[in-house]
Amino acid sequence: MKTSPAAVSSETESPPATSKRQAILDAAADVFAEEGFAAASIDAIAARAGVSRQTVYNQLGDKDNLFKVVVAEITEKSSADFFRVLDTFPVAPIDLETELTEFSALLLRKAVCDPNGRWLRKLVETEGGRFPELFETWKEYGPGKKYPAIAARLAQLALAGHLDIEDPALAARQYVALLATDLRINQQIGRQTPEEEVDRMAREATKTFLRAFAKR
Amino acid sequence: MKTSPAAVSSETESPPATSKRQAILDAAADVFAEEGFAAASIDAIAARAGVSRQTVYNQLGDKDNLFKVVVAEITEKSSADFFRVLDTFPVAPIDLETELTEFSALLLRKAVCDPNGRWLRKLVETEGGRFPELFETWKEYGPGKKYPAIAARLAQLALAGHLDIEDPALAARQYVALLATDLRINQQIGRQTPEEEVDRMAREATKTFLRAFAKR
Amino acid sequence: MKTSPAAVSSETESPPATSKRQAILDAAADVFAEEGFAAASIDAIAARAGVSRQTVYNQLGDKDNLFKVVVAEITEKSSADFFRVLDTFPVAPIDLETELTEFSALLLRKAVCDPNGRWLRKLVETEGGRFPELFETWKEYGPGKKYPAIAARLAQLALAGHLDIEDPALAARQYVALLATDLRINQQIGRQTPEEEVDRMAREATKTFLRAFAKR
Amino acid sequence: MKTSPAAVSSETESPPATSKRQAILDAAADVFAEEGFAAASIDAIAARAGVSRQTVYNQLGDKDNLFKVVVAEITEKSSADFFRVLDTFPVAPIDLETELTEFSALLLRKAVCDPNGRWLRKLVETEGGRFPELFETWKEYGPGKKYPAIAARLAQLALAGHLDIEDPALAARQYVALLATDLRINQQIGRQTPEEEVDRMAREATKTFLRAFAKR
DNA sequence: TATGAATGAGTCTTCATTCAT
DNA sequence: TATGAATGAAGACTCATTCAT
Repeated sequence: MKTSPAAVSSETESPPATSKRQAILDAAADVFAEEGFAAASIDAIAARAGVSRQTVYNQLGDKDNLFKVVVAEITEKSSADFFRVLDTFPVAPIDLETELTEFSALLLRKAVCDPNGRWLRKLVETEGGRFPELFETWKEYGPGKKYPAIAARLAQLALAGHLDIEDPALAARQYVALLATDLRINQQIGRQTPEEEVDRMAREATKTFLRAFAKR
Repeated sequence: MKTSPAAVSSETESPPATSKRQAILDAAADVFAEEGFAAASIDAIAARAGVSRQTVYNQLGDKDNLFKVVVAEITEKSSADFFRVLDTFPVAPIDLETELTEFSALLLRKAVCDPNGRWLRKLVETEGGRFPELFETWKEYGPGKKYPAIAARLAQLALAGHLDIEDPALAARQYVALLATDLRINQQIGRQTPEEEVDRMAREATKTFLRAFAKR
Repeated sequence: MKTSPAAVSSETESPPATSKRQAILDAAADVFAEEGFAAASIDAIAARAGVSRQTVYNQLGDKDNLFKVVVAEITEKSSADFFRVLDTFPVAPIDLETELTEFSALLLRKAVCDPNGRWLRKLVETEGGRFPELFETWKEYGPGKKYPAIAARLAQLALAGHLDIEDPALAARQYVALLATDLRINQQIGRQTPEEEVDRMAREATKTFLRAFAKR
Repeated sequence: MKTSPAAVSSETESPPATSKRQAILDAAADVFAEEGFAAASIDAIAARAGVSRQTVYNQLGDKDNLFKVVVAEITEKSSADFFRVLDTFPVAPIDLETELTEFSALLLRKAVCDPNGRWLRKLVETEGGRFPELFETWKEYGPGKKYPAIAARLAQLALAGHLDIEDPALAARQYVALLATDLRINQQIGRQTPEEEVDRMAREATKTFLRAFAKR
């Protein structure tokens, strides 16, 4: 019933095995996100994946392990997305505000808005206590790598004379905070963020950030 | 630290009734916060409150209702805390940066750090789907009242010539975002925020905010 | 809220004790009738009686005993009602059909329609297995005494030449069956029997009975 | 005695599925009949059916639904039984009393004595309040169809000059009442009706009925 | 591999009953 | 005597997990 990504790319070799596994992971990500770990039932996941309960066990073991694999997968995907976006950071800008705004919008769209990433954060917060190792992986791949990477880019801009920054790490954290401001509020009040607002958010955040840190 | 209503009014009459109910609510708040709604067991709540399971049911009905009452109570308390702090906002500052930093620290401590408020936010996010009415109450009393209230104070400062703000509502959102920056990151990586860091956070957030919005 | 029979007769001496006990019994009769034994809760009975749960236990012991007392009381009352009506049986009738119809109507009204008696029958049927002794009492005071009593009256009428009956016991059973016909059907389809229909039922039953057994 | 649908169609394929469901329904009918709705436990039903509790839930959902299905099934079966017997009604009798007695005995045996039907009536009475829709179905298929059907047969006999009946509907009700007389009394006093007595009951009821309604 | 069934544990909820006040 | 609380035992229902087919 579902458009399996595996079915598109490959032809005959082990499509069932792979695609089933992926279907389960996708379904599990959804259900965990919607229900939380405790309230998510294996049956619901199996049903949404269109496979039998037993297949879930065969492919991914018990609930704890399934959860771990799901989180690991999303962590990885989310991290890859982030670094792909980061490559577009305007290290040598002509028009800093315009270019940084564009980058910000891309970052918001691909790395912050991303449902996967959002649910991941929530899940890790909620279930962090139950899965400490997971927590560690996530911390390492999430905040542990992303903030320093941004800080490095900002430092580069400062060195190049575009910004006036004393503490790049702090500036990076504040930059992200400003970016995510309205996204977070929307999430808190249960409101979907419409695609069109993302550009405004990027513009406003960048503007304020540059008012604070642009070299005058 | 807790203002017990019974302690105010009398000595001997009916302290158990009231205090039991309150003990249950406190215990429930803790357990819900730690475990989430689905994983929180009534038995655990009763045990932590030092009462019998039956007393929980007698006093507060079923799990759904218990949850609603807990959230309503925390919402109220948290809102009251916020507005008490808001009264100390430096509307006519002599030294804006110092006074706003002080206010920021107080706000962080009483209204943002506040465990009650934090868990409340998380719970409402996680269980919002299951309790839509709750969601509404929270939105109304939470973001719906707090951001406008801060925006109004910032607008006052702008009018008085201290700030250069075009959109007070946006500024308010960004101010809070900057304030909560490190708090949120700490929460995400499961790190307790030590008391001593709060002042630094307030200072850094205020500094950046003023770099962006102070009248030059 | 309820018109307590005890309150009518006496003034001050031990009205609480007696009336409370009676209130409990009345309430219990209602609740048992409506809910059945298993589904009837002591709390519901106590609440309906307007007394505390403990008082129920003090006055009437545990649930089993309460049930027994209720049934015994209704058995007795119902039996008394029946025999009071039986005294009006037309042993020496002038116009047999008219007089027997009148008696039948009275019997229907006082002894068959009587809610107490009806619920009693149902309860005894339903819970008979759980309370064999009760069953015995009821059998003895109910069918065990009533049918023979009616049979005796019918035999008297036969002896006096009004009826042509070979087996008075059988005739008694059939007489009651004919009387209760529509009442039972109404009960089965959950329809209240309106007061006005009772006379028609008595007339029809008596007519058929006499068509079968009247001396020609 | 039980017509198992599986037994008709095949030998090996999928007998478990169907037979398990049926086993549960049979067991549930028994337990509900013996204990009433409230006191019947799912575990008891599962145990008597020789299946696990979970299988009960898988096959038939919760207790309410299980009850509804059981009642619906018995209603249907009981109705079918009745109309099968009704086909043997002596519409053109040579010896009316003999033939009607035979029919009466058959009706008693198959349709009135039938444990299924009896328990059904009791259950519907007792739990009618909790399941109003059930009540309606039962009324429609039970009294709503059976009495008219009998009335029609009696009217036919009257037309053919065998009976002297003014109100066939009333006569039908009285006929059934006479038939069930002793059965009901036995049930009330908790006495099993021995097979041998059924003929006597049929004979006595028919005799009285004909004494009242036979054309002289 | 998929399916139905089984198992055993666990949670929510209600109840009867008893104690202390 | 009445009240609130406590206890212990069900019982409904769900779930994770495993077996057999």
